[in-house]
Amino acid sequence: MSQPNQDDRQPVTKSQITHTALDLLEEEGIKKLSIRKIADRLDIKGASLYWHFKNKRQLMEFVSEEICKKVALPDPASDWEKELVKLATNYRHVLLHTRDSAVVLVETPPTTPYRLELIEKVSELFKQSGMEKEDVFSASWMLDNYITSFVIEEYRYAQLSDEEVEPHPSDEVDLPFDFSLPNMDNEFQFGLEVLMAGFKSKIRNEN
Amino acid sequence: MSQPNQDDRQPVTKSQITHTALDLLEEEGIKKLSIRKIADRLDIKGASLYWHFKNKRQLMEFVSEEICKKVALPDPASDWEKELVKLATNYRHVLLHTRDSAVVLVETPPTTPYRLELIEKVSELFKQSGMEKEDVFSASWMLDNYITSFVIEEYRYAQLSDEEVEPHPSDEVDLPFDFSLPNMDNEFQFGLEVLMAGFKSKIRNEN
DNA sequence: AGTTTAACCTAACACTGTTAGATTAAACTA
DNA sequence: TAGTTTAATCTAACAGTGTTAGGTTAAACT
Repeated sequence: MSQPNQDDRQPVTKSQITHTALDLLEEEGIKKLSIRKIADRLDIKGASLYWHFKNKRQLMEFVSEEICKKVALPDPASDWEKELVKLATNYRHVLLHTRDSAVVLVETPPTTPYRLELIEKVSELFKQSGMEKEDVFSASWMLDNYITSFVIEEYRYAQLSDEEVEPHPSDEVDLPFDFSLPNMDNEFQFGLEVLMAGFKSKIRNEN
Repeated sequence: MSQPNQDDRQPVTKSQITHTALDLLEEEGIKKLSIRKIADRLDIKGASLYWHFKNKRQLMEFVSEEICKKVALPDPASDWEKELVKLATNYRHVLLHTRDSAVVLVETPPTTPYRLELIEKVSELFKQSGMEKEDVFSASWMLDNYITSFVIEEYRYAQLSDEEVEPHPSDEVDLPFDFSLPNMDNEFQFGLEVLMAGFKSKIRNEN
């Protein structure tokens, strides 16, 4: 009714497309996020998006960048351990807030500026800890990996409660612990503590 | 030429379909693994697979089981730490051997018997370590998560060397370390050591 | 006034997972 | 042996998917 009539509208921007994709991701999840649906919401046709992005993957790289921008950069002057724990917690909350964002991040290589800056800042914290130079990359990578893969599993767990999961028909194995939903905050905390303790052991031991 | 003629052939089995899917996965990767291609190789039509499996996801659960069967069960009588390290190393090699198998595992919930047994055996090792009962699940989950997500990233790294990865056009960030291919064996070893050190710290501290 | 180019369009290609309903042949049952 | 059931496959179609080629429009530049 009160939308812009027919042909008097502005051309869409990369940024608009990216944010529309992000909205749609939030609303319907990654499996239902298609080029045509993104275009629909922008009142253009799917093929037109290929003028702005060379393919869907590239669009998703921009979406990843937008997700990462919500993660606050750590303070390199503050205590490295506290700062890493704070960052990890914040990172997880950001990923939890936008549906399937962790999957998007994993499927997309870190090539965009803010995302790279985040990596840089994390590794600076590790440097500050006195860790061996060649271990800094490994540790940064490992921490990033822990967070994203944790949140992906966290989402999967939430979905498992919805769908009924029928156990395998043939020989049953009784589970070594109850599979009823664990407290994810505690799980994350446990893993984080394990990692930090492990990192600290690396600082002392080598050399 | 010497294939069975027209209609004198045996009905296919779940196991045949599963192994065909596994072969195809190995040859072309997960993105090109489609119901129709699996059926093609079995000389039947795609729709027929839906008599054997209720959907693709269920078929992939069987494929996951087959992959996991290649991982040797640990010896619960042996030293828990050595046994966990051995299992992790073996696990990784199995995942590396079959293309994209780590992705299949992550996309598929552990419902099949051997896979569950593997989880059980791992958590028995953690129990043997003297770890708190409620941490055994967390630790087992974390270790499994580390291995699969590591191999997924390992594959991505390998692919990045093939495709040329153009850096983002706008403001460049100079990388905090050289992005040239790290030695993945070393990376994995580093992470494993961090994890084991972290786990051991959990045993002492929480008493 | 003529040309270029940014930004869209339509139409199509070659796929995808999945379902409904028909068909064949072998196995049971009367 | 005749009739029925059921396992295993088929064809045809639906409703999507990412992507490309090539045409159109309107604004900007020469």
